[in-house]
Amino acid sequence: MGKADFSPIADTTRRAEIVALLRRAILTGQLEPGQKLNELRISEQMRVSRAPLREAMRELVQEGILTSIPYAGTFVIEVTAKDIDDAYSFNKVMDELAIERAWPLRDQRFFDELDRRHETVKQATRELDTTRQIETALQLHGLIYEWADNSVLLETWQRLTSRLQMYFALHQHARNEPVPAEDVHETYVRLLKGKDMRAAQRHAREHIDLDFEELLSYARGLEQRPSRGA
Amino acid sequence: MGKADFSPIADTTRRAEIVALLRRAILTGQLEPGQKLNELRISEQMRVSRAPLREAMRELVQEGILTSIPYAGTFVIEVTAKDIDDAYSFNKVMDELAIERAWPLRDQRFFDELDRRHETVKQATRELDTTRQIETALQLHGLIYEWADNSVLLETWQRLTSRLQMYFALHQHARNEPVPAEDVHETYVRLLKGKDMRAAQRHAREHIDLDFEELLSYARGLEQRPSRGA
DNA sequence: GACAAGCAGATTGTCGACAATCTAACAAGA
DNA sequence: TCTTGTTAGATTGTCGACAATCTGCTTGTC
Repeated sequence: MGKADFSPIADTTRRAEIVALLRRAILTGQLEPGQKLNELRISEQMRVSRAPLREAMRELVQEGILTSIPYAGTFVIEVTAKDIDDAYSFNKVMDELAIERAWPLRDQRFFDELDRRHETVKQATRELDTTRQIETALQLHGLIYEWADNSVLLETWQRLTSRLQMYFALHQHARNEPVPAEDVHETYVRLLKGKDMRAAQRHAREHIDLDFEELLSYARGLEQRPSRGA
Repeated sequence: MGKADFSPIADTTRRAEIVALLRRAILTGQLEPGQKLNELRISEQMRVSRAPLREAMRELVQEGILTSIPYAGTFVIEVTAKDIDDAYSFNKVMDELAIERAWPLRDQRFFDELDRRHETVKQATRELDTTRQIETALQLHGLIYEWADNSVLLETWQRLTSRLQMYFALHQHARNEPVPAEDVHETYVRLLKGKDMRAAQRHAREHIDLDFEELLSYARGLEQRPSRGA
């Protein structure tokens, strides 16, 4: 028999595409925190009726990047310093767990995929595409979750990822600096290939702390001034 | 000034009520795993149009207790032994984390609330209301998450709770036994009031293991026979 | 001028109908 | 007999219109 190895075909509902569009707009900062999403306006822009748009928005509300108040509207979530703190604090523990679980399951395919994703990050860095740089960096870190062989852990990570990406994008957007040219993930990848699990866990914790401090201080600055909803 | 302490007004959209109804039906086992949800039939039964019903279903899909295949239908998630294993394995680590974070924040209000919830579980046990017994037991365990002062941790727990409740309900439903009369949460509550955090963490881990083994072996049995979708 | 009542205007929530897609049964042909 | 093409029915996805609710302004009264 033939050995064709097909992957599932793409979702072809408007809803799915709307979800992707909205998510992208939020995670890249096109839609700012606190901003209201006007259903009529968006549906006209997308040339879609409100039904699939509203269903898409419901999904993103559950995903945690939108919030909805009945008869008032649906808004991009606000970002407080505490939210960021909570997310990172939680992420640290999860990272340790994921590394622990994935560690004995590492194989050649793992190392290959690790290199591949690392390369993708470097590519995005060279191209100065900050949005994509954030996205690919998170995908690189996501590998240990995919390898940890625990569906709940993976799912939790994926939920968290949305928000982390939003936080980072917000940060990048604000400081508007050129992207760091050096390769900050070099050590991380090397340790994941090595033999010392504790060291890898320690680094994951500290490595994350690095950008975190900066991001957090930025967020604390935001707390002072009022948010501007459109 | 007055000290009135109002709680938020209830959501008054059909959508919210439908979500509650469907969630309840799933978590109590009225809707079985794998079963398909026919939109037209349900909307007629609830005397509601399909629009709010579909929005409600989208929410539950994101909540992780329904799964949707475009143009095919929306189904109650299947429950595999691995799912249960993953959920518990994850839950164990989270419990330790939650206890660690909540520990220094315990105060009189915490202890009072702990007793109150414990009492509620015992009440449900006396009344032989198995569904409510599961629900209240999970609420008892949820207190440490509410006290841990980390929104992401709490949110993750709440998501997980839905599935845990479903798993337990499935189990109870299947063995159809009278509920255990003894108070299995006695030690848990006592340790949370004590001074030895490690002991509390250890117990949480082992205590959960108890029912878990039984649940898991039941689920393994399910794997053999095909699931019946309606 | 301060304040409450009431009236547009805009926006969200819900409905019923139509379009797109899937499923299963049946017929035709190799 | 097995495979393939067709078709009818059921179900999901999408649309445009109506109802319910909120917001801000205006108006009238003190």
